[in-house]
Amino acid sequence: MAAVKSQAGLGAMHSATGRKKGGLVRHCVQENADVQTHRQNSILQSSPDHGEVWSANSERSNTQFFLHSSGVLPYRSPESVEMDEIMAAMVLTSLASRPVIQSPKERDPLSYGPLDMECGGGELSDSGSSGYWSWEHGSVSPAPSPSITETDSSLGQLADEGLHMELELGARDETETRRCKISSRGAYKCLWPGCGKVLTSRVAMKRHIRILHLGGPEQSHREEDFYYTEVSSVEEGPMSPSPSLSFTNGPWSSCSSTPSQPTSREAPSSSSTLSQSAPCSVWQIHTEHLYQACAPDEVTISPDSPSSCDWTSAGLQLRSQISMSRSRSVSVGEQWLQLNSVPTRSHTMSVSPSRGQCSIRKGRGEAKKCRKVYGVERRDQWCTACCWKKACQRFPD
DNA sequence: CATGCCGGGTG
DNA sequence: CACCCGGCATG
Repeated sequence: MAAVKSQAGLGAMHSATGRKKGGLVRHCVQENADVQTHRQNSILQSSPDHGEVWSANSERSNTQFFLHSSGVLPYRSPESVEMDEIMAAMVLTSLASRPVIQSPKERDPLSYGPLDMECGGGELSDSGSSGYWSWEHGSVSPAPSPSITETDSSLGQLADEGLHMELELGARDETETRRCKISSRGAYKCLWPGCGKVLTSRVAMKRHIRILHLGGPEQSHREEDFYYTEVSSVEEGPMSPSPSLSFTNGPWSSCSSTPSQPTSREAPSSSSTLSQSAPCSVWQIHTEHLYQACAPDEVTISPDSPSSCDWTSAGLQLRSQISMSRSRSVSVGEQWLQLNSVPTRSHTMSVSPSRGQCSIRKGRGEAKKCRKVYGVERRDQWCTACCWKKACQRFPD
């Protein structure tokens, strides 16, 4: 792998030697110089007098560091390279990451910020101890395209990107792909009351909830799904709500405080009613836990518990506001939602658009129907649904 | 028992 | 689709 990298680096260097002052070319040169000095380093270590060279270079390593980062000096001392490796190794070990193939010498010390974010997105949060990185951090580069954000981040990262574009390393691609996936998929936010922790790994979030909130790893491995939600990468932190930035909303409190905030994902036909009655996070929770809403062990429907049926129907109503036969359900559901604007167990929000498991009849509504209003003798004045023994359309619950 | 309406049948 | 009705659940 190192040989491939060196070859590619030298090839890129050849193509860039004629124009050292350019913007992107400069970074290529810089990175190639990095590779070159690495080769020098390996050569020097095999030579008997490498100690003198190191001592001679050591006192100006700081200056070289600065010059190198500004792209002026086209080579680095072996010690700085070693420092890179040490620091990268420290970061990697501290992150306790899974064995991601990633050469530390590709990294410049200036790019540790993005490195932190990347690894935190992957596995740092897995430790559960220091996995929190707020969206203030994420808002620096929340875009799915890493090249754009890294352009803004640092020169070193840019060099990294340039190298990546030139080398097409397999492992590097894997890392980049993972980063893209992470940054595009967003993070996972703990919905436990008063927690609001944002982690970037589903496994980490489950572990966090299981250990910190559910009382130990021996707890159910399914229950923690209810206590977190996937949030979009454009979401802001819990401390700085700015609803205009995101359509997947932040904490429940901010949602309930601005209930009629227009969002771009609401169904156009029913947005007014929905946005005023339902907590906004229903949307993201729905998208997160939709897969388990119909699971037989998650939503247990017994024939004598119409409330569970109301729940699933309420979710359906929140999405499409079918105002005919299910409107009774939506009223119940909305009442519950309003009473539980600060949820303690968000799994009650797990909804299913499917009616397959929800064929149990609801309780009789309070509203008088056509039969009661007009009587059987004036059946011709009933609504057609009542005439057909269907759910009344004229007096829906 | 009255009522509401689901599910299914028919044209 | 519209229309109708058996049958069930509920109060």
